[in-house]
Amino acid sequence: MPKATFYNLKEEKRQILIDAAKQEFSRVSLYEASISNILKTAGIPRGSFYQYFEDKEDAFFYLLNEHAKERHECLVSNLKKFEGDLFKAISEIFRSTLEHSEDKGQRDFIRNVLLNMNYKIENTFSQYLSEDVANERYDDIYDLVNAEQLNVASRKEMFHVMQILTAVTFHNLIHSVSNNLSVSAAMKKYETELKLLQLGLMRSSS
Amino acid sequence: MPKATFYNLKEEKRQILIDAAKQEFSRVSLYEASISNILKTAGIPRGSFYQYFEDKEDAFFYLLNEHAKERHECLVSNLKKFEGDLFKAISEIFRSTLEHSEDKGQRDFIRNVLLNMNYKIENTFSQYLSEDVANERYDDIYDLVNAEQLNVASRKEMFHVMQILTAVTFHNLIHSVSNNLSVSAAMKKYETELKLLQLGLMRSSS
DNA sequence: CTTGACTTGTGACACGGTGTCACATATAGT
DNA sequence: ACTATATGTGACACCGTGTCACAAGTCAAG
Repeated sequence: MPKATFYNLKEEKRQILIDAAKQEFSRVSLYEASISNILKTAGIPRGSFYQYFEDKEDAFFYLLNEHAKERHECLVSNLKKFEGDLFKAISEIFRSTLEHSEDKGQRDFIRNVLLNMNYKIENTFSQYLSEDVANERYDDIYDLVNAEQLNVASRKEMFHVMQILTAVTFHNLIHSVSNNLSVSAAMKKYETELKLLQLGLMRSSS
Repeated sequence: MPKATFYNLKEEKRQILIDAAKQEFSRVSLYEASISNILKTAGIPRGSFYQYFEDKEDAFFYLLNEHAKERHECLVSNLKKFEGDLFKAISEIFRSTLEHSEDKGQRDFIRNVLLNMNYKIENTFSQYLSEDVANERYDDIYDLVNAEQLNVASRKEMFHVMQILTAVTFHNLIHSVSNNLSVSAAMKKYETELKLLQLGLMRSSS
């Protein structure tokens, strides 16, 4: 987490830092990124950076978390919009993430995040879906989902549904970006797989 | 890919290098690993390393690919053993990977690989399952799978089944390792989700 | 206003890792 | 023995990191 000094910064200066960091993390992945470049872009001395952040990761995960919050809001509002239809809501999130990742500016940041996704990064996104934490946002989602629609008997089972959807959704996002699929090609693949998920991978014994 | 000089090396010396590299990549992730440590352990001079490998990544992916080959053989033999039952076969792979990752030596390498899994690493594992490549191994798998069992009409659709299973399996592996689940707890979660996948996430309209 | 306590800014520096290169050494064919 | 080709070697230049001692601000109490 950023240090207190970071939050004490004047709005304007903080934004300059954020922009500089985002620019560097858009250029390359977290591991290739260099603090030196952020300093150069932001025009601040080396020591200052370490007043605000623990290290490179700290800055990166700050940015990522801000992003994840927005995505979470997006999911909540989609669930409302589609009256609890989890599949429609998540499919919209998928599309908007892909489209989002075509905007200049945002684009390369999300690309780099997806291409270097690991469990720590994924957790930053899906932390609001984990069951154990005393997590208000967890309830946000679960209350909104129309559970009637789902093949689950309990709240606990719904957790597994979320896990599966998370896994497949991220997998598709990453696949789309790393193979430069067009938005429509990506959607087609994703929706095919969602359909399979809904109906089941196994042939119903008839 | 390692350079020709690496393959020309005497068996014994090559093994020393491999062991040293594996040791370093077991200590920390690819990005934290240092070539210097490998040199020290293997007792070779700096210049030599660059005779054999392009860089750190090159050595890492060489090791990983060797590992992936073994896993692939394992999947093939499981498919034969279970007479084409994809779910049983993949579930066995899951278990053996987890158990494998309890052995001393292998253990930390696999742990680090899983904890730092990204699309490039995942592709190293699942390259044999991709549909487009002119890939004998692709056929290996697909011919062995009992498609009758599956809710697919074509070979093309089976690709999506594999994609989903890959996504969910890796997701569970990573989750198990990062949360230090016991093998049995991990199996329980994984099999619950496999069951859900088989039957479908959606309640059959009755 | 000034003194002192605390917070924030600064950049030179030591450290450690990387990849290269000129040179040394080995190997094999003639 | 001679030459060509492959391999071994480690000093070196380069770059990024995180720290630290010191400078500069801020602010409240006397």
